[in-house]
Formats: sequence, C-alpha cells, structure tokens
Amino acid sequence: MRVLCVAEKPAIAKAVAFILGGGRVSTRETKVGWIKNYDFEFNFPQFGSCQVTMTAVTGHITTIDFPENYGWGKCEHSSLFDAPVLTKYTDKNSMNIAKNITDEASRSNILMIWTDCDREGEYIGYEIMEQAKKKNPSINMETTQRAHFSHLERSHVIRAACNTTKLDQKAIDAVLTRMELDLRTGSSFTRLLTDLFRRTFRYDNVVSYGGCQFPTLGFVVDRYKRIKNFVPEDFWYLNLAFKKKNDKAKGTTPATWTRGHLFDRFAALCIYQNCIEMDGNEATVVSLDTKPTSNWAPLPLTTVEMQKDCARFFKFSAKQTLTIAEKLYNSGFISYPRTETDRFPKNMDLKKLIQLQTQSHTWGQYAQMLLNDGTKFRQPREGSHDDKAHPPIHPVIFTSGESLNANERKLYEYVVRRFLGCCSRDATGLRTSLTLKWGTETFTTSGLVVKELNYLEVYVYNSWESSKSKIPEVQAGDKVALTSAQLSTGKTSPPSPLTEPELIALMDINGIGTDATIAEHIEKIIERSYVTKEDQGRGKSKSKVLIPTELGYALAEGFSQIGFDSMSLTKPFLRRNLEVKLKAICEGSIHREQVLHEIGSMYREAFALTSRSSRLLADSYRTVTASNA
DNA sequence: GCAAGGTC
Repeated sequence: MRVLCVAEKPAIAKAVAFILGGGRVSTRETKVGWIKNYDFEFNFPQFGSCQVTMTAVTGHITTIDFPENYGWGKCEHSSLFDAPVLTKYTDKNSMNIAKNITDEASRSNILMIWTDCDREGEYIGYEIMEQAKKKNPSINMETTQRAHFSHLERSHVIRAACNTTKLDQKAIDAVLTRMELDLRTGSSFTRLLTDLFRRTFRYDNVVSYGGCQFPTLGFVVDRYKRIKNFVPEDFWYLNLAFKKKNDKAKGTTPATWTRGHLFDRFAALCIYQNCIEMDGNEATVVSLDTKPTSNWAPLPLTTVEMQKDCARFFKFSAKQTLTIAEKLYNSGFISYPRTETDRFPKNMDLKKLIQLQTQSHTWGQYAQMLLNDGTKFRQPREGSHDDKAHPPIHPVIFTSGESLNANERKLYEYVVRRFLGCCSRDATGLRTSLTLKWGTETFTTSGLVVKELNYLEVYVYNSWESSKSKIPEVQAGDKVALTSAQLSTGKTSPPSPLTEPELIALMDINGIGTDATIAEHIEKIIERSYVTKEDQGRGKSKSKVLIPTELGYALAEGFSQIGFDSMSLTKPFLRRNLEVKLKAICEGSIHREQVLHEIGSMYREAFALTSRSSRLLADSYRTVTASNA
C-alpha cells in the first residue's frame, strides 16, 4: 500500500515524517522551493506496512471569485448577491503545489490529511482531496483519512496516525459559508462605496467594506466619539491622612473615602461639616486585617496576548510582532506563533524546554534554579482556550541571540521569560487592609508587603512592589489622629484615545478576525485611510493611538444614519452572529443553505437600503470635511 | 481596483 500524507505547512510535514519514519526518511525536492516530499515506511494498524509520502501545502490552495462577466463595472452591484462563484488557485505557486498533490496521489492508494484540527484546516483538507482525486478515482470523501493531532509530541503523533477518521463535512460547509458571504458582501459594498466616492468627490482610492474591517473601524470611531462628546463634571470627595496617636515618627498614612466621590458639592460639604462636628480630628479604627495575597504567574502564551504585550512593552504593532514571531518560528527558535491555546498539553515535557534555557547568561541561572529546587517549578496554570491545533507559544531551542536583530532578540527573550514565568510559582505577599470611621463616613487604606517574587524574578515586565507608606500598628477600637481631613475637588476626565492593544482586545472579545488576521485588519483600515496612528504622550508613557480620519468617521456616522433595524455594519454584532451560525453548522444544528439564505438576505436588504440612501453617506462626508475646514 | 481565511 502507498499512503500520501499532506500537512497544512511544510514544518509540520517534516516533523511528522521524521516521527513516523523513525528517522529513516528520504527527501525529494518539488517545483515549489519551500515544499519537500518525504518518503518513508510506516506500519499503520488500519492498512499494514505502507510506503508513505508526506508533503504539505501552505494554507489554502484555492479561493473563490466571481466569473469574468461579473467583474467590476460589468454588472449591477446588487447582482453579486446571486452571481455564481467559481473556485480558482490563489496564485501561481498554489497551482504547482496542487500539481504536486495530484501527481503524488496518482501513485498512492490512500490520502491522509494532516492539516490543523480547526475549521479552516478541515476545509484545506477538502481542497487537498479535490486535487488528489483528479488522477485517482478511488480518492473521495469516503476514502480520505483524517489524522487528529494538536501538537508534535511523538506518541501523540503516532496515535494520530493510527486513529484516523473521515473529513468533517459540517466544518467544510461552515467555511464554504463564510467564504461565500464574505465575498458577496465585501465585493458588493466595496464597489458601491468606491463608485459613490469617486462619482461624488473624485476620491480615487478604494473605499472598501469588509465584515471585519468595519467593526474594527467602529471600535476606533466609538472611542473617538466618546472623547469628542465628553463633558467634564466637577466632583467632591473627602480624603484623610492619619497617624497613630502619640507616634513621634514622621510620615502619615492616607486613607480614601469608600463613597469615592459625589457630584453634589452641597451634599459633600454637609457630610464634611457633620464629620468635623462629630469627631473633630480623631478617627476610630474599625478593622485591621492582614491576609496572604498573591500575584499570579502568567498563563501560557497565545498570539493575541503576545501582540498586546509587545505593543505595551516594546511598542511593536500587532503586525510587526507577528512578522518577527514568524521569522523566529521559521528559524526554529520558537513554536508556531498563531495559536489561541492557553494551556499546555498534559504530557508535554516542559522541563526539557527549561533545561535548554539554562545555557543563557541572563536567565540561565533562573532556569537552572527552577529545575534544581523542587519547590520552585510548577505545572503552568491552564487557561480556558484550546484551538485543538497548536500548543501555546514557547521557546523551542536556545539561542544567545547573536544571529538575531534587536527586535527579534527582544521578542525571543519575551517568549522565553514568559515561558519560564508560566512554569514558576505565583508571587506571594501580605495585604493589610485598615478601615477607619470618621463621623458618619468610612475610609480605607491598604498596604502590601511582598514576600516572595517567584515568577517575577524572571518575568521582569510586571512589577509588584511593597507599599511605600506603612500601615501603623493599631487595633480595632483605637483612636487615630488625623493629620489632615480635607474636602477636595476634581474634574472627571475623558477616556483616552484607543491604543492598539485595546483594539486587539476588543476584536478578540467580540470575535472580529482570528489570531492570524487581527493584525491585518488593523493594517487594512490604516491602508484605506479610515484611521491613522498617532503618537501620544512622551518619554516612558509614549504610546501610539488610533484616531479616525474624516473618511473613517464619515463612513461610520453615515452608516449609523442610514439606520438598519437591529444591525449596524460598523458594530461587531453581525460578525459575531455569523460566527454563532458557523458554529451551529459545525454542530449540525443548522444547514449551510439556511445560513446563506438568512444572513444573505439580511445583507441584501442592507445593501438595497444603503444604495437608496447613498446620499446620506455623501452628506456625512461633506459635513465632516466642512466642519474641519 | 473589491472580503477573510490559511501560510512563505
């Protein structure tokens, strides 16, 4: 028997081939430089001893598009909702990748799919099957084998090879649905908007709509509007500072009002005067509690967390972070950088990975200490996300970094420190909370004493320090002397403009884009001139913030004026709804035709309304540009 | 000249 195995990316093909082949693997070149065919023998319990060829694709081989006669300018925009769609190769390389599969499959008895175990992976498996069956009539949905694996630990991979199933038609249907809806809605609205802005304003660039682009823009505009419409309000609050009675030592301890602040000056004044009359410059200790507290070690690293952290710590853009991480992955230094999983597989050998890091001059000692002192290592906390395709991001081999540039070194070091931090115990401390009563009011203050740094010794990006002001040694019932008791005033301040890590978090929570695409959507709305990145603050607190342009603002405002009922194109609701429906397709509770019909007709209506109300969009742009002129 | 999703 001859078996053809196909993975989603070359690195997986290579790793799986060497595991299954037990090291006895011969390598053949293909027409596409980065893809190799690996030949070896393996004894599958299902098929007996087999000649195996393992190869790979690089993601999707094909994409969908409209036929020639539905090109831009050749048809009514609205006809794209019913136009036929055809499948085509994504590019020249994918044609050769497809040919490699067709050729290899023609000489094989069995096709075995080793793509990632997620929705897109299932669909890529289907694409591979479509190429494989071209010259091998025995290959079809029934005969194609599907291996399930989520990481490259040896026994896990062998188990996957021995326990194959069929491809999951439901997951394939879900992806088909997503692709078709994205194509129809994206193309129709993009052509409508672009033509409108060209006609009306001689605006020469593309004005695109995308189910992910618009909600992303919406988040930026939302924040901008909250700032623009912000009206500061005055507030009043009481604050105290106190010391132990007869305490000769210098220094006092501040305490804050449990009511926070009041917006009514008169009420605050009454309370203040009342307290002075009742208790003067003396307050009573209600309680004093000291409890152990801890500062948790980080969770195993996901793509989104890495992007948020690198924006905060190193001021990298999300795109930049992913690009650098890919480079480190392709050089073999870190594991696959696109993952949603924040829990390590149970049987993964973490100590082996820590061992590799003991060579470092900077964190090597810490790594060694984790291994030597049995009380210091701990199995990492488990987050609640598992994409079933990739483990959390972790260092794979040690490098002292001389082959890396400055940014690559920073990211590698971060991945290592994060990993070592994950495998470390939480930091511990003692939190003392003191409650005071002054007149009718209560005030609190708390202090922290850090006991053990643990993970913080290696995860230097977080800080957790003992409080500067000490809590005096008093007991419940004691009277303390107030060194000041003031009625103070302040103003509420506007929210600050959206930063990239905040935007990433919003997209992540609302299901806009994926670990692999969030950064691209942000780049895209910048490229389209819907938003710009601007510097804010200076020195250490310097950061980049996202501000809508006139165009971006006008689009969001215009669309909200059109007033679709129950849905707005610039809100995340629609995309989230689509995700819910796709999941339902995967679970078999709804059919793909029904989702296409339901969501398709929603968009069709929204399109018709937008088409009729396109004057509102134009007016919105005119208003914004005029008011800023 | 259009989308979003994979990956190099």
